[in-house]
Amino acid sequence: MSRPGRYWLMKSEPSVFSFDDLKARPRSTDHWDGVRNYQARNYMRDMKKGDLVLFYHSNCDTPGVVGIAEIVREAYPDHTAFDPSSRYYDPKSGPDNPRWFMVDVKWKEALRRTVTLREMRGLQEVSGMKLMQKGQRLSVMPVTKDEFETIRGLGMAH
DNA sequence: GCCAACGTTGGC
DNA sequence: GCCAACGTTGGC
Repeated sequence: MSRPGRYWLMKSEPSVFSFDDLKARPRSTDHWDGVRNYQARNYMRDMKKGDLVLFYHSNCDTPGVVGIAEIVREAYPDHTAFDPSSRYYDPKSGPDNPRWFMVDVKWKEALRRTVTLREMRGLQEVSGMKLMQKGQRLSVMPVTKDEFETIRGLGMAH
């Protein structure tokens, strides 16, 4: 049973893992590990192959959306939770009862310019996004098709 | 089940 | 570096 493609926004700190870093990976694909928030996890479990992602740079000089990525593998256990030497280790998650999940994300398209958080706050079409809500800290969140296309359009315009 | 303490996120 | 907002933890 297929469903229409959905749209998401995923945050990453560029000093840790940037959109360019994703592009540089083999097949421009990497697993999105380290999510340790239940709501974000639940969103990741809703992701389907082919869903598109706004790649957002957070905690940096110019926070904003820098590119588009695509979900290429649906949720599977996040093995970093099983590894005591990982910063994402969670002793309550084991291979027999995984608590945390990840997806595989593929670099798809760079925006011609960053669509900044500041700019989005002033735009009625996208100002309702969860991203804009005060105190909202989710690193993975759904966006509507309209929001996705508005932001992509801005980033691709001259 | 309450809630204070703590750690984290992330814009500024 | 600051700090507001939030989620989680754990004592009781």
